[in-house]
Amino acid sequence: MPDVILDNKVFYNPVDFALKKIGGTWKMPVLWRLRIKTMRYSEIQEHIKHISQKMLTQTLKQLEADGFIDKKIFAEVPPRTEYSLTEKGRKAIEVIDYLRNYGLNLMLEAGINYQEMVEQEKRKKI
Amino acid sequence: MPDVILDNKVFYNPVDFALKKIGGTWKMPVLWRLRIKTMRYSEIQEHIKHISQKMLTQTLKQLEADGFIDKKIFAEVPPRTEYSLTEKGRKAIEVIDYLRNYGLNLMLEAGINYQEMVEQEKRKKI
DNA sequence: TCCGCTACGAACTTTTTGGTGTGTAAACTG
DNA sequence: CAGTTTACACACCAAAAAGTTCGTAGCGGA
Repeated sequence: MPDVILDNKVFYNPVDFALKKIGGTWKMPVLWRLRIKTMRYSEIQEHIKHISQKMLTQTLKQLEADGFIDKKIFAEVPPRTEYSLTEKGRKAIEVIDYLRNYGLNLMLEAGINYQEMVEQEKRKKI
Repeated sequence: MPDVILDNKVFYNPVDFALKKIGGTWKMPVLWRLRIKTMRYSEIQEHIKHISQKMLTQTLKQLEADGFIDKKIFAEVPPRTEYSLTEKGRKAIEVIDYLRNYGLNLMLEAGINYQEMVEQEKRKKI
């Protein structure tokens, strides 16, 4: 299997390539929120707990550069930007959904009922 | 979305969980070779160029601990061990195959014909 | 006029991941 | 009886990824 070099990065295989694009800790979580609706920066930040500003900014920038999301800047004060999925981004959602289901199965095998945990979180807030 | 802690590790979401199990640079390449047949340590090493002994050993150990592969040790000298997929490992192959196809599509969009490159590599060796 | 608001940028530190280089058991070979 | 072979372990090192802290533009409101 040959190595592929693009943008000064080495890719060992197609999976590696895919995960350099949508992998890492934050890209999928961000894409996943945007699957429902367009969101502004601060809105995404509220939805994804733990994410730091730096990571969110970096993630959004890369996803935009790679064509997964669109960015709309409103020339207002205080500033406002809105992010939405592109067609490419919507395709990525299918992959994330697939991986998510696999992950849920693995978690069940390990005795973790994730979806039940999500339900409990919701009830706490009410 | 709640955090899950297992084996002293924090998982933010199901995808994260799945990729902690079969992600990283080498786990999928190793599983992918084993999809065809049982292989011994040195055989895997020859198939996956670039992989170091440490990484191969570590990868195999984790995959075994997580139940993706079986290890058979032959009490011989020099030592011989054989690795094969478990049922869980075979399920992972489906996921890898899915991700692989997605990666191939992304590469095509980026103007890289990976499969053609693989063909060329083969011809070189003949 | 001073403050707050939003969406960042830059510098720095920590954590995680991967790589290198060396050592070892133990039987067989010449 | 020294050399070879295989599948590792261990100690150390480099690079990549992520996290923390601080700073900033510029308008509207008190």
